[in-house]
Amino acid sequence: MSPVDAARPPTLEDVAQRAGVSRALVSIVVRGVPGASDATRQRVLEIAAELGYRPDSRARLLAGRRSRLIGVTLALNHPFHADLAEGIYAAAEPLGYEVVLSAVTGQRDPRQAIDTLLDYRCAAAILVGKLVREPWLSALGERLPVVVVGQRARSRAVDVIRTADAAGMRLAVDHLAALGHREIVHVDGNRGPGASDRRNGYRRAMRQHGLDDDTRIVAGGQSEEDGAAAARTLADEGPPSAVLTYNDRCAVGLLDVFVRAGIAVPEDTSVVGYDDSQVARLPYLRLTTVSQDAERMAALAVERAVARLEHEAVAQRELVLTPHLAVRGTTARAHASDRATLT
Amino acid sequence: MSPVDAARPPTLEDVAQRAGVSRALVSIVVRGVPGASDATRQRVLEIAAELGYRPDSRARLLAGRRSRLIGVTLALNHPFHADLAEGIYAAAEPLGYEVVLSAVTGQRDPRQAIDTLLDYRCAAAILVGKLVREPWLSALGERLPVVVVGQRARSRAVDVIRTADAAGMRLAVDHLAALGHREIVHVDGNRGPGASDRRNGYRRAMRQHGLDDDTRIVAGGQSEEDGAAAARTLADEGPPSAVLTYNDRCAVGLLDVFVRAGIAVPEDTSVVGYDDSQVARLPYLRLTTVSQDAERMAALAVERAVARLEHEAVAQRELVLTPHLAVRGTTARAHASDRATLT
DNA sequence: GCGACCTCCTAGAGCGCTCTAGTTCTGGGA
DNA sequence: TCCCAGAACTAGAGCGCTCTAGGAGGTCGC
Repeated sequence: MSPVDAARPPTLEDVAQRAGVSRALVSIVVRGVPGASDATRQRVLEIAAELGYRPDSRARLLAGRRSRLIGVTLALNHPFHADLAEGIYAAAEPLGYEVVLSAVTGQRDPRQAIDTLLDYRCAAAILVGKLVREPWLSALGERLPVVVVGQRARSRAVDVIRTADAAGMRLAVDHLAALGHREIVHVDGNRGPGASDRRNGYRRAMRQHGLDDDTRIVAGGQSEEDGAAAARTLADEGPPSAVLTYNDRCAVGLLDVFVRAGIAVPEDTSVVGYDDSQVARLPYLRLTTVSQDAERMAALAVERAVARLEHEAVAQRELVLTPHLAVRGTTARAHASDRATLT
Repeated sequence: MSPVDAARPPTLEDVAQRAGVSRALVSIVVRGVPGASDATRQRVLEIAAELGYRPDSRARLLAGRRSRLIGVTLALNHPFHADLAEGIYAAAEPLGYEVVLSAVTGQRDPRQAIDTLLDYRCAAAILVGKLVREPWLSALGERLPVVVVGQRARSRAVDVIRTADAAGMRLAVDHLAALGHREIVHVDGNRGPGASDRRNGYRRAMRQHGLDDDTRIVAGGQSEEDGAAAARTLADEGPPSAVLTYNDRCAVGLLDVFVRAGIAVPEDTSVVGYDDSQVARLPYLRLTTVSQDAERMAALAVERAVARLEHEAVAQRELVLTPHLAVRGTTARAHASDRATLT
């Protein structure tokens, strides 16, 4: 062994030799599966710790019949995705699954992100955010268990964990209407995940409140700048009584422009976001928002992926959670001029 | 083969059989190394494409003498980290290295993040953001090439790619002083990466401008909320002529509170951030900021890691880049009341 | 006293690749 | 004619693990 090799991390073999047992036994012990006496178990564990043994993921993944690896695609600049990732890590570990992240960025499209996961021979994939297009998504779903989080997916080959977006919008509109707002504008998410559901939910909720004539959708998008752009339009023509945005990032941009334009929130205009991501909870923002409960969605996504892997029966392809409203500081009673007759 | 196994992805063996050549030859072809005729090369490539063959990363990593995997630790809610990650992906691919991300979150400390990378037997690690504590950092550096990005690291066992933070602060102070500002406050980064360098750089720059008496440091931190908290303090006592924050996130929180408090930026107060992350470039913010050039830092980090892996000589352990100032919309001439005699 | 059946443990194949050490097959040069 | 260099290709070991099949040794029932 050259001095370089000397630094080679210890292997099962090393532990086995030192303990005077077979490799297989050590494997049994470190995996924590039955088949070893308590005495041996303890002794092997001690020696492993002493040598600083850590199983080689590559080898483990390669050798195992079923790989215990869950791949996740996500965007890195999206607070809601960060929340989901944290939840996925937390949920996967206790079940004995590893997690590998693959980022979708401006230069790295969803296909590349997924291909990377496939190259690791992930047992299952959880897709957050931007999805791969249709022929591919179904093909992917045929190959391995796929869970799409946070949006609908037409493909019958994949599972979906999402929030009832229409219901979420309804909660928001109910809340605003109860505060006396009539002129409630929706800054939409264009073609973003769930955007059309939210748009439709908004329309329906407005109708149910008899606010058809006040229904108004302004083009938005997924980023702060999209919210800001919409805000400029709205500010120019005199702000509406309330605004409901596609997501929190959008609300942040909108808020900023409003405040600069001298439009006080919530005094002049109420604003409601969507996602309840970390930013919404920032004490200086205190954004009222529709909460998606990222932690729960993450846990369910992992649970579902694992269920598929372990061939458990799965009742329904799609799991739709009920959102709730996190009422914070950006909504207040409407001005008398806009106040509706409360129903 | 059961129907489930039938879906098993094609292996080298499959391609080899179909092409009527040996596994080794296919390996040579797909790796693009010399040792096959052009005719065979093309034929094998065609068959591989036809079968949808993709090399198994696990096996490839396991079998190769040197693993071609670069591990990266980062935070998911940090726009600057997202920029770095994007740059790392972009730089690693052309060099034939794979990248695996490991997130540091509230529940997942840097040690866990690094352990995961180690379990994959990464050939090298690039550490962004929160670092592991000292005995471990050096130990890690002994095991494999480690590049710390964006902050100093005392350990002699690791490489460092960072920006001259003191110089960055100097640029910012120079810029503000040239605009006539005297009362320039620094909202610091507490114990964040590079925070003390920036603090010291600020102090020195102020002194050099003869502004010792105007030197003032307000406790801050790394997040928007930290900036917001500092802003509340400052707003209460009447805002200073200019504020220089630890990073962009901090500036964002500060700006928000300022604007709400009726403090116009840049009319009443100028604000300078640090990092030049995605948020700084948002058209509605147009934050003047010290630019760290994430793309270049990322490229250098990868380059350095690869150099170490390939045993190339490395001139110096630490590579310190010169920052530049991205002047945007949050800085302007000082009010007459604060204006200094221009030097 | 013998098979049945535990529990604890081991041998060895195999996961899909890379890499070293060949072997075979050309085509020149003497 | 023979030899040899170089190009093209192959055999087979080995990376560090998991897992199946099976062995050793003890206990129990009849």
